[in-house]
Amino acid sequence: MLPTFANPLESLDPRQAAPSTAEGQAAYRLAEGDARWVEALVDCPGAQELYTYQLPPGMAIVPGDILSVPFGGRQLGAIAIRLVAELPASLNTAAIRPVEEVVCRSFFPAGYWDLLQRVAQYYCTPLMQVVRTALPPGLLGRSQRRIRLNRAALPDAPKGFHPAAQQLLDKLQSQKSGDYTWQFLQRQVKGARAGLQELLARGWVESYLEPPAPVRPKLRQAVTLVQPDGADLSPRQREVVEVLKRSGGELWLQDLLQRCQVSSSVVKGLAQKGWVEIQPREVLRAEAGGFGGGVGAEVSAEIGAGPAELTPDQAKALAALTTLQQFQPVLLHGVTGSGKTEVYARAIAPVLARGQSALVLVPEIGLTPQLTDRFRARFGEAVRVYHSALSDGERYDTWRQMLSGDPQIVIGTRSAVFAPLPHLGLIVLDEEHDSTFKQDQPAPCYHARTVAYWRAQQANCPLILGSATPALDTWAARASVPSPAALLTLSLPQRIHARPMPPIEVVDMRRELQQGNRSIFSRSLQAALMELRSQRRQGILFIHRRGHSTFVSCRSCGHVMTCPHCDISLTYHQAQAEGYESLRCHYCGYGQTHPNRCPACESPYLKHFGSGSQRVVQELALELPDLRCLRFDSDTTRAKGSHRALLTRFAQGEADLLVGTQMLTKGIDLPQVTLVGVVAADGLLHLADYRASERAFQMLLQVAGRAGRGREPGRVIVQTYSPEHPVIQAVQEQQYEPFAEQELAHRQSLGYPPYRSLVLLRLSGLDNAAVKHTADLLAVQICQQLPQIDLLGPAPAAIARVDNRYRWQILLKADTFSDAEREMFKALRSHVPTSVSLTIDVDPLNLM
DNA sequence: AGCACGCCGACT
DNA sequence: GTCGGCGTGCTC
Repeated sequence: MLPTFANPLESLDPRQAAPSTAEGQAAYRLAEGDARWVEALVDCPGAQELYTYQLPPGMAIVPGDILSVPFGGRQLGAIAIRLVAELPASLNTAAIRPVEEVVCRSFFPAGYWDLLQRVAQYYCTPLMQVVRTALPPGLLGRSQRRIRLNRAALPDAPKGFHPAAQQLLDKLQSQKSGDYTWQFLQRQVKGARAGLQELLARGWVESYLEPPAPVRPKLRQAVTLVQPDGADLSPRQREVVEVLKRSGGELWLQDLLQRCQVSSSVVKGLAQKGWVEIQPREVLRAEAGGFGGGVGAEVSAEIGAGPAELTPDQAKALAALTTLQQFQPVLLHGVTGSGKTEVYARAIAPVLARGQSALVLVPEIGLTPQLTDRFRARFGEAVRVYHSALSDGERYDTWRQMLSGDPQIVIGTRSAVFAPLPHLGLIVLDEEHDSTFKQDQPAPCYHARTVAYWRAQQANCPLILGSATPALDTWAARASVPSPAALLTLSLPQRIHARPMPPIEVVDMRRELQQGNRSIFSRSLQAALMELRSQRRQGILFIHRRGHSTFVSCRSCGHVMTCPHCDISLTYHQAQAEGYESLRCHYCGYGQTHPNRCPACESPYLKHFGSGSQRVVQELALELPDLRCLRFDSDTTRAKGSHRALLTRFAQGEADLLVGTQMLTKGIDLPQVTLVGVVAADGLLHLADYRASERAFQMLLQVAGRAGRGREPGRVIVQTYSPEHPVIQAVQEQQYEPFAEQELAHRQSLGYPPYRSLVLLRLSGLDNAAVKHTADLLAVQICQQLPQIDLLGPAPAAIARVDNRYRWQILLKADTFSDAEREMFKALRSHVPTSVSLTIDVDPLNLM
């Protein structure tokens, strides 16, 4: 079943969509003169097809405009898709309601819809869902029903007959404005509907619709000089004209008045005589602070050093990159510390000079302040940051700014791949192996790397994928023979300043135990940690888990403390100050106090196992009391900006050791770090996932890469109970290629990506039987309709219950999935009852 | 998503 | 008998 529209916005061109002159408007009206209706995509789940609305006389609408339309009892955001002169026979004119208003015009660059369409198609998602992830939030506003007290009609001591009516009254009266959203009241009061009916009947309250308040441009009066000089001007007027001329012929009215110390009547007079024009113009709100603190310079001493001389490898890579003017995917495979960022920056400079823009995608903005700082220092105002932490208004403005077409660099996370840059000259995906580029929570489950590939193709520009440890999918796509669209590989095998890679020492922890060392730190690591202090150097300690220990179990009966809402063991935490012990679920956030006795057998011997970051810090305090530690994990960096604060404190020498989890692997450049320790590599190695080896290898090599980036050489100590594991061997040798080849061969033999494709159907719901039943039903449907697809399952998910929702999944495997097959997956939704939710994850990375 | 209509169990 | 529970369906 194909969508009802083949290519909704073929003609979407901002120049056409935004006729700025009267002639443009006229030409447009002429072309679309017969259109009396507009078909729109309405922002409402369950209503994915197009809806037809009446075009009110005098309202000019162009495909791509954002509209506000009546839908049922409310007003919703919608996107104009096409104008029609004829009404489909199935609709009668009387039933058609008019468009409420045009909220926003020309919001998309040319070709943008093809991209969204492609994403929707490939990821089996309704187009509207993709639009929602791409657009700045709040733009597709919806009206809200609100209830307000009618104080004038209210008796002195109002008594409702209905208990719910009474409760509603109490709620409303408790607030000064006596006004709540209906949604809120419904959640607060049970039987709210009946209660409301009574109150409405008595006239004590009224129900009203608050129209959607979309983010709108901020307008200011701008004054433009039309005629630069002339006679018959008053002295004041002449002064104003002079100031304008000196400022390039344009100023904000407010600024102009202040500079000339005149009243607006002077400028108005000039406008009347036709010397200047006063027009309302959009002013783009400046991005909120937080990046201008200059902290980065402290974090990395090398930023301030100015454009460094390129290494021969960097120069070679750059030379290759600058010759590319067309679509070309490139893998920049550079070891940690080889200066990939410098190559990006130099590749971007000519793009800007040509008047084009560049898009730089990073895994997490908060974790890469250094890249942002560096680009800011180099390119100044042309750098724009686009990510989810911006306020709606800022996102809207940044969006507008991008549409302006001015050459700029947009640095952003996953969703910035949808940044509407009209003249894209280059896309960079830094740390391309990072799995945060894949969205797996709400649909569309897109991978920014895949979408970036399409965008680059469409913009006919190069795409640079940078990594020290490329994703195996990327590695497998390398071209043995160069061809226009095949992946070109450029490598940086050396660190900058010819700094050596740190040697990696693997410590067999079984041996340590045999030799009587029962500490979680090997003697080698202990010695290295002790040296840090005496040699005034810094180290990083990597732990796989946050919290204190991985799980708590009873020594007497073996009972394991588990989350009551999820099938997962609870993690032990200890609040440092009070020594308050708690157990927390890392999936749903559930927390409880640590029981004194085993809930199963009453034994007092409840013990925690494994070592989380919290426990490691405690152990360190016991064993090496002189060492100053900072904990860096999602427990300690939850607050906004605390990543940066912690890193700054560390960089300023407040601590000798940074103890942390995954976050430490992501592009932190701390030149003074000489030692990297991995407490237990084993937690990474034994995950039940076809990508476990790849992930473990990448993570270990990335942390190892944090050592020895400065003048002092580094060293890495990896502790493990399975030193013979192939991943550990490969990490020790620090050779990406042999590992990749071996792992790819393995994948090929098992029929896993990138050799075959996967689609994961994730089902969940409160009623286990209903979820399982639905899963079985879908499996049967697929087997019957698409027998050529390999189907695994249905099976309970690795964690069968999260937040009280039971989870089942079906894994589909095929060489490739056709468009027809994808449509069929989409259609499966009709077999899913409302009590069960289905997520279609195309190319899943997380099979848990 | 809301807000309809429409069908079954505990009250006057 | 009715009120009020919430399960299914539609919104141009």
